[in-house]
Amino acid sequence: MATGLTPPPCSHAAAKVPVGDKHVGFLFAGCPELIGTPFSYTREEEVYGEGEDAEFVYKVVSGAVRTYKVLSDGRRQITGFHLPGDLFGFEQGEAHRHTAEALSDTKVLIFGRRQVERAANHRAEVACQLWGMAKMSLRQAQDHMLLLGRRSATERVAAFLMDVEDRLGSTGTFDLPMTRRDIADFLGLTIETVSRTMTQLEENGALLRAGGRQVTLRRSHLRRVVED
Amino acid sequence: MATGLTPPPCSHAAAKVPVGDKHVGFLFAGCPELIGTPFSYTREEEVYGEGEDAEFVYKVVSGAVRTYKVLSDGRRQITGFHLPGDLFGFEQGEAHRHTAEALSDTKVLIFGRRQVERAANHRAEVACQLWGMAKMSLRQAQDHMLLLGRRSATERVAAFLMDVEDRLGSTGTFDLPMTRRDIADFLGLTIETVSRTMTQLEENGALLRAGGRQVTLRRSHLRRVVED
DNA sequence: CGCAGTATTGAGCGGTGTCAAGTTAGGTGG
DNA sequence: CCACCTAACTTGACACCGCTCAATACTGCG
Repeated sequence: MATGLTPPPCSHAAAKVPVGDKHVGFLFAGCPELIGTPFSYTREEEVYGEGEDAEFVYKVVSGAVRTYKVLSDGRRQITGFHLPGDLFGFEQGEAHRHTAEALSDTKVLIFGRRQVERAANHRAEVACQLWGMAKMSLRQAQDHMLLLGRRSATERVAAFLMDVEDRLGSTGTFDLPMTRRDIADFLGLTIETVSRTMTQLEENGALLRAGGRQVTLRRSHLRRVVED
Repeated sequence: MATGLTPPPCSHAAAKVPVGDKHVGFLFAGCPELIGTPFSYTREEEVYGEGEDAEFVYKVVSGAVRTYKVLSDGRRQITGFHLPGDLFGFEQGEAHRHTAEALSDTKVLIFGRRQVERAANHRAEVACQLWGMAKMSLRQAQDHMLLLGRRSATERVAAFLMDVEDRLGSTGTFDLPMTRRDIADFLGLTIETVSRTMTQLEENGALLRAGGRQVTLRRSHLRRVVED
């Protein structure tokens, strides 16, 4: 399928990459020339820092990673959480424009950026896959802009919880892989507001909590909160 | 340069597309098989709507376009303004996930999405250019997330004004191509806050205004406002 | 000159942020 | 296994930034 003469349109090819599929060491399916090197990070360890040369790109195998930007006075915006199956570390340009850190002990596959670019230059199909992934990330970013610009704290938290559950593939009860601070810095809120909002959602019967991180979502209630 | 056997890495190729260059009808430099059809829209005219089949992609020749998302209750988030030289209309998937409208009378070049995708499938270089453009858009989106999530109204407006001036290639005095409502919906504010903030910036000597849309920026002052 | 759309200004309110205690959870050593 | 300790989380009181509602002024165009 990978080397067919008439591959499907780029967007289709990218859409077919199954979420969570590990591709046993490959960057994506049907690309055996791009084999990643396994690597591990411990909790809170930096994967790369803003301004560093973008030498590698990464695929999460287990654990979770946050990428963020900071202002000089410490205000932080997390632009994405990267869960198993996700790729991160692609940049427009030579240098990383984010910092990336492991949320918990995390295993990744590392791919040389140069190698990936070389493969993209030689094989249109690879470039199309990468294009599709970038468009996917862009779509997520645009959805998040709507959330940051126009949604209330309650809507943000509710949408976030449903999104994380979806991406973890969880059904029912699960543990949030990030702290309140991380959630707050992703949603453009403070930890206090996140905490209060979750309490309020629990009071409204939209979720159950146990032990800080563990939550059980009542999707029907939460969907009503988010509306649209 | 375009068809060399050892093209530069994708990111380089994309970075070399000069901002504002019209490429005389081409989607981008060195891609003569993708010739756009000129088309015009009048002020406030819809280019495409959310949910519509994504049949074309667009390159702005003159004028300006906004792309946005709306919630069911009317809250709107503009995710981007597209000025001469900019491309828009690429989607991850078959359907548009935004609405696009002309801010003023606008000329564009239209390219068939299928054709573009076919070209990308056949020529790695084309796909790399498209990948690079998507990464560029993603970078802008991520910067905007930081603005929406973590910056004050004053910082947002100041950063916005400098950005528009940069992109218009203006030096000194220029006319904002969009209304206060558009600015507000881009910055995640209300029109009143945008208006008040601009008044305040003028009082602080960070800019001069004339006739509603016309502004003259004092970049040194504005940079101090944004800080980082 | 008049009209309609656009922008500004003002007063008051409310949702989030800030600051400050408490409380809980989870890990470590006795 | 428990006591302790620290980090994470929750809760409360209050302040403030930006929103809402309302009135006024401007601008561009017929």
